[in-house]
Amino acid sequence: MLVKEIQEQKHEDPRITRTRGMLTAALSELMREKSFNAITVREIAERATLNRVTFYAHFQDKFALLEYAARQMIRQQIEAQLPNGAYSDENLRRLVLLVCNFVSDIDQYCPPPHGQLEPLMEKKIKTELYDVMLHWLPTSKKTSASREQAAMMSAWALYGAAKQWSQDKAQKPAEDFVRQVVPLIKANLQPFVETNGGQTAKRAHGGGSSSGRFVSLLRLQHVYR
Amino acid sequence: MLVKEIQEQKHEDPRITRTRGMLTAALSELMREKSFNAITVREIAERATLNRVTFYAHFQDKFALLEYAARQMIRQQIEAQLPNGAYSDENLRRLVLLVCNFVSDIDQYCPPPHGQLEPLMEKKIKTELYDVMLHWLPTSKKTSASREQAAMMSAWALYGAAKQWSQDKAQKPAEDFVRQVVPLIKANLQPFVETNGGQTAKRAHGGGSSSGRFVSLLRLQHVYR
DNA sequence: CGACATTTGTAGTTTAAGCAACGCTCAAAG
DNA sequence: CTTTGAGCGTTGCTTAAACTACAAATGTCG
Repeated sequence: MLVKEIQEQKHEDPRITRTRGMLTAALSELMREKSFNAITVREIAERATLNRVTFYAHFQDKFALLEYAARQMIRQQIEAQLPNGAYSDENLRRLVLLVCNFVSDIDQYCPPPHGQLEPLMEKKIKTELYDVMLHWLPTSKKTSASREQAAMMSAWALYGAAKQWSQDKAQKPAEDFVRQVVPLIKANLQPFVETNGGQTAKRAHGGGSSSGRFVSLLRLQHVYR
Repeated sequence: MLVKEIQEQKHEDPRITRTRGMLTAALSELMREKSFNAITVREIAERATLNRVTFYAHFQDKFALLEYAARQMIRQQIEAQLPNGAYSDENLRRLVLLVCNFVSDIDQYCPPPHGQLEPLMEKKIKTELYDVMLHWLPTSKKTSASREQAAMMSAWALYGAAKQWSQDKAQKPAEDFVRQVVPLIKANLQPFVETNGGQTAKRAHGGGSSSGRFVSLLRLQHVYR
């Protein structure tokens, strides 16, 4: 039976969580080795030590998995890097850096051709960014109509900037780029958000560059611990 | 039903392989964090994202798991480090080094008290060493009676040496120690084995020290790939 | 000592994952 | 052109793993 449709909300059974985690991990491994187009369902299942049929019990096809995987990866990164959901200058800085690394990793490590890959990833990333930023903006102030718009604009702007930076050959250090972009994004959020100067947070443990991005997903199953 | 007893030989179902792999991985993770005594079955199962009941479907208790895990770890190391099963001076050298690192890791990283841990590990290691060395010795030459004896003596000697080296405070570099021990072991095997001077093998990819020993088990499930 | 919490094993039932096998499409090789 | 093979998507049946729940053992503290 179609497991997915029945539950959809509650991931009750740990087997489901685990299986999806392994599929995501397998896909991200493979995406470093070959073009997404060239990856088959059989390969994914094999790499995940799962039966091919099990794959279809969870996802319609490899694109559905990619969507799911992308969302998980982004969320996992966001959750790991941003100490709390609230806005702070520091969190904005981290978010920009995170997106930069993410986009850059895709460009660097995923062998072309990126047929449907790029637009799909782009959409997912922007969706998540929108979500985060919407949470940053309080409902109370101003006309609540433009709240969504501000979040949307900021999300697109951020992604666009990161994309451009990633493709730029003369890539300046990410840190520099971030310092340059943050104020521009902040301008979009300005009217809504209290400009608390950053809460002198301690270093995020994840640290510098894009280190364990995909690989980190292998541990994703442990969330329910 | 008792899965284990029915199969015992053929690990047909990948779920079995995977589950045991995850349990081993979980145990080796935990053994770095706390004393083996202090580890509970519940913890192991949780860390492995498995139900506690599933644990008991595979192992009687945590000691049974430890035995299984130890064997797997050692075999995995041996298989990874020794290019082929046959004897060569180079393989002997690697085997000694391997045992040194293994024993040393246990002493270093596994928090005491080592109640039943040490003798159990010792037994398992020696058993595997005996197996390897027995394969090295041809059946044909001399009286085949003493073949087993030679293997046994060599295994014990090797383990003893490694253990002593590991506990020695003024630990000399492993490489030096290996060079010192190899001839002594070789003397035991001498009568049986052709002294081929080492086949100028390329570096083992595993490389230097005890790097990914326990952690490497996380990938153990992929064997059947 | 007794009360309380945790761990340990062991049922019975439900559910997800494995497997073999099928028909389908499509593209490369004969 | 036909044949072969690879991948896709689906089906029915089997089996391993999840869940609930319980009884016994083992701590652990006042």
